[in-house]
Amino acid sequence: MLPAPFDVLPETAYRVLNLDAGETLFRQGDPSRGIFYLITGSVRLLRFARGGETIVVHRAGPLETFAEASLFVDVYHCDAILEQAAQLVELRRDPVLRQFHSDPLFAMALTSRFATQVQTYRRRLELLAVRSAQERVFTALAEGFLTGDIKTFATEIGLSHEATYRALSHLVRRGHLIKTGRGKYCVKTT
Amino acid sequence: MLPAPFDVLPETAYRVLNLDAGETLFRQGDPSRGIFYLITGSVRLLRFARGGETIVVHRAGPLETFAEASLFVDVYHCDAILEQAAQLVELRRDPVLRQFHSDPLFAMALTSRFATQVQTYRRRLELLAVRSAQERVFTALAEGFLTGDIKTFATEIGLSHEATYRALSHLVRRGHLIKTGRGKYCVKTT
DNA sequence: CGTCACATTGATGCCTCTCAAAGCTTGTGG
DNA sequence: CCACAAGCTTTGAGAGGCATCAATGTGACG
Repeated sequence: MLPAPFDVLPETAYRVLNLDAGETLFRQGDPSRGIFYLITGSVRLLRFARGGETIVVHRAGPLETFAEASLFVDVYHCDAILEQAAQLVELRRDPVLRQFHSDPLFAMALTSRFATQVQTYRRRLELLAVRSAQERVFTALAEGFLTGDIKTFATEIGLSHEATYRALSHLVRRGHLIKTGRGKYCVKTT
Repeated sequence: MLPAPFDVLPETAYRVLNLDAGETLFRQGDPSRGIFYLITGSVRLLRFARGGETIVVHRAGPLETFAEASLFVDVYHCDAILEQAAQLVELRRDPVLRQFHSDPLFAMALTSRFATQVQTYRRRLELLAVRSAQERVFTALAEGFLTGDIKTFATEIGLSHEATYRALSHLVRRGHLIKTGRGKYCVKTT
């Protein structure tokens, strides 16, 4: 049920929560209880600017963790509001930290997970820096971002799905890509 | 000289390198020697698509670390080429891992650093999802992304510096921002 | 006082978003 | 087995906004 590396945690280290859309998971300034793993649904992490404007810091979706840094700081730095009803796991801070100190393998795995995420996000940021839709789509494809359907893919790379479809067919016409099926493409090997 | 948490490492754990533009730091498939901290200059991390195209995975600048995940995997997964001549620190893998295992505070600090970076990158990704230049600039400002000059700021938030300047003056005119000096702005408190 | 890099504003063109509509697939229920 | 619905795929037309090129202003520093 829990993804690695959290699967080694004892049952007392976490609990499953079922929350409805609109409910508040935590608020900015609350003492941090732990980090969260989302099974289904979605959560928005919000901060508030001094002018009163709401700023979306992050939108967490299924199978993602969030509020990781709360392990190492004492209070949450943003609000977490349920966007859709969700089932999620609260990984309690103290047991996780205890595991971190007593189990070097867990510590390594956790750190490795974060380090890998850092690199993944850097890749996505570099991807979004590519201005041309065609080039961006090609790069994203070559980097393996296309896992589900095209619309999801389009959102992930910051393009409208129409622009993505057009870029895809251009790339096929130009011979850079091969269409292998409905919504399936692969990079042409020279 | 080294930033936290690396400042606790013994002198034998790292060495300083001076490299010229165009030199190769490591190649994809090379056994991983460690992670790097860039003092000055810049490094491009590259992967190669099957069609032979070069893909920029990341561009590291001064005071950044990169190749963090190499601590936990055996080989590098991309090439590192010097974009500009650079002075950098190679943090050797084995001593760092040894410190990680023997020094819980170091382990925590390292993990905390990665977790914080994850959140920073998520914020930037969410920021880049904002289409309107004005809204993006405002959000970025409210989130404290403006630290250095405007051109750097513009690059970080994925806009041309001209568009950024225009958005800034619009926001000032509309009363959302206050110009506090040449290239200095702050969010208006209501 | 001259140079350099940043800051600022103007004009133009292109690219992508947006709205719209029509094929195509798949799944569901009668 | 067929009909229909729903959602993805694909293509079209139009408009707006940002990138780009260009030029000038301005502050810092030697």
